[in-house]
Amino acid sequence: MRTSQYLLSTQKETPADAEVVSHQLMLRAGMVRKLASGLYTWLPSGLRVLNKVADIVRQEMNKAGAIEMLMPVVQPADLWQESGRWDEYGPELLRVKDRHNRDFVLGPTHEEVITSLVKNEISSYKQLPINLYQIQTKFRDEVRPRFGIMRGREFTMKDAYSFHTSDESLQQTYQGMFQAYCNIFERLGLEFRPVIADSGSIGGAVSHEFHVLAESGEDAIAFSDSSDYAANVEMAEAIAPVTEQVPAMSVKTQVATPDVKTIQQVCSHFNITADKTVKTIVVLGAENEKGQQDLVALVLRGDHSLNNIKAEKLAEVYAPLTMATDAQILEKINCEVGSIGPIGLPIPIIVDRSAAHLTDFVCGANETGSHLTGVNWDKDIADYQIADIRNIEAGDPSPDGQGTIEIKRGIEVGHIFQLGEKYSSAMGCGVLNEQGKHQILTMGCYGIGVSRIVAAAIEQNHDKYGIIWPDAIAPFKVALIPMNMHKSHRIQQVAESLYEQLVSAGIEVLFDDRKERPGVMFNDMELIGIPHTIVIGERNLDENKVEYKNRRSGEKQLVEIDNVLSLVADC
RNA sequence: CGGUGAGUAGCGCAGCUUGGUAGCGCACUUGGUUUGGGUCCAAGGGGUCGCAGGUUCGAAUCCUGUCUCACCGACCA
Repeated sequence: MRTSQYLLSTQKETPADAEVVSHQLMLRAGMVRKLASGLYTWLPSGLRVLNKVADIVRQEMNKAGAIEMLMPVVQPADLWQESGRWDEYGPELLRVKDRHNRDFVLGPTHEEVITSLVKNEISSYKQLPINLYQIQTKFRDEVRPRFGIMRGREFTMKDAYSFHTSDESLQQTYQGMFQAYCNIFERLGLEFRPVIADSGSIGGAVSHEFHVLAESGEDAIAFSDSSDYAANVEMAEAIAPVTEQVPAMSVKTQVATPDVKTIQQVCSHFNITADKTVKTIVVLGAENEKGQQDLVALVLRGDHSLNNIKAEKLAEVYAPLTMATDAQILEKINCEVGSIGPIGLPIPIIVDRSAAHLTDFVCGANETGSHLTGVNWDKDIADYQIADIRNIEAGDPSPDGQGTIEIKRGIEVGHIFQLGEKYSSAMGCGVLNEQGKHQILTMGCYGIGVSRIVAAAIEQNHDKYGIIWPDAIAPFKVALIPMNMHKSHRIQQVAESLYEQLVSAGIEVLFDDRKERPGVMFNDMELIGIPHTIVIGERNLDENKVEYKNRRSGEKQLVEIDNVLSLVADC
């Protein structure tokens, strides 16, 4: 490809609304342009990268025995009503009507369509297991699209769905996908980690996320420093402290604490650290048979934070997690927020494992402007239960018993689930089994954010000059930069000849044949992130040499013209 | 959904307080100059100042409404 005949669209200045590096560089390098919030046009060089990522995904999926197909973006509402997600899915599901006033949705995912297809097409256990996938545009009307391609509303996703007559078969395919995902991210040249995840609203039991590690990641991941353990902090189990419980020494004492409301204030008032205090959070309880809601108290150590997802899963707690209002608290407990504590509460009390490990701690007295010191479980509070309701933190013991937890940030680029029968039973998707009986199928589902991978790769691979593509997904492998070609026939000849050689060797080369100054060309090629550069200049031509430069290492070397092709081909 | 801020040329911005019909840098066009890391000089083209309404002799500027976009928040006892 010649730059003079290409749409480079590079820019010097960063558009003001680009926040993260990948977004800035994708705009500057001319990969994408924004059309509206969360909607982007892929320009030629961006599309090249996107297609490369998709190709690698496709190859590895095929290798793992999955079969490619393609489903519509627009889906009829009745499928979604059948699965129940028409009501479950919130405003993130974009609903549209056609000219006959029939309801449709823009597919944020394709469980309904595939399940309905398999229900009709597959009728015998002999046809199973089967794993079908597509690489398709998805639409999710995100609350807050941001970070450019990273969290757009329209995006490219690879989604695969497997169908089985037994859990063993599902396990097997799930393992196969787990391995295929590792292969994919390996080939893409990204630093990644599979982590244990929450299965979220899609449902199902077992689930892993694949994260590309990057500072700007939206998810926090808990790692063990001495084992393979890795889990999303949403999920990571916070185990009870492994240290011996300190024997209780004190007797509870009520202390007047006007204007002491936060844990910070409690600490400075009593001159203690937050891990000697307890905070009591009041949330709405689950509805009883009559549909009435009581309140529930969640007790955490002062320095810990509540994990909403864990709390929501408790039978006693209303989901989604909802904080009680000040008025509700005043009515039920007769005390202001800021002085609540577990002693004498008229509502169920759930205590985090770490908080339950404390002795002689400080907490609110359930009397406005008053706290208690020297409080101890069992002695002072009889009726409570213990659960894991906090976020794991750096320095905590790893839940697998090996090592200590470290927290890093990651970008979720893949997610695999064992779905079970959620969709197949709702939609009656089954086959006749060996006994000739109708059997509902069990499902797995496996997603990869193809477009997000492009952004994630940049987050992980860039410097102050621009993008540094891993070879596997670079838009071009080689940049050919002639110096002042318009003034030198010799340079033009060598450049044209090298270009031709590279092209016929099947190497993707971007030949910068613009009448530009060298600095402009260098800067553009570095911004775009082409891994290998060949510079042709008068100086070196006298010795029949050209310069090779590696984008990542910055290493330069002079190479005989005749050796350039093999050097680049071997990279 | 809540909070904050912003919409002026393709991009980055000034002008608005104190109303008088729009400017700078980059990019673009032409000519010259320069040529191993974003040359320099000159001459050009390009904007219904987000949209609608109002005040006024006169509105980018003041008022009202509306749309769009961005950032922050949705962890607090």
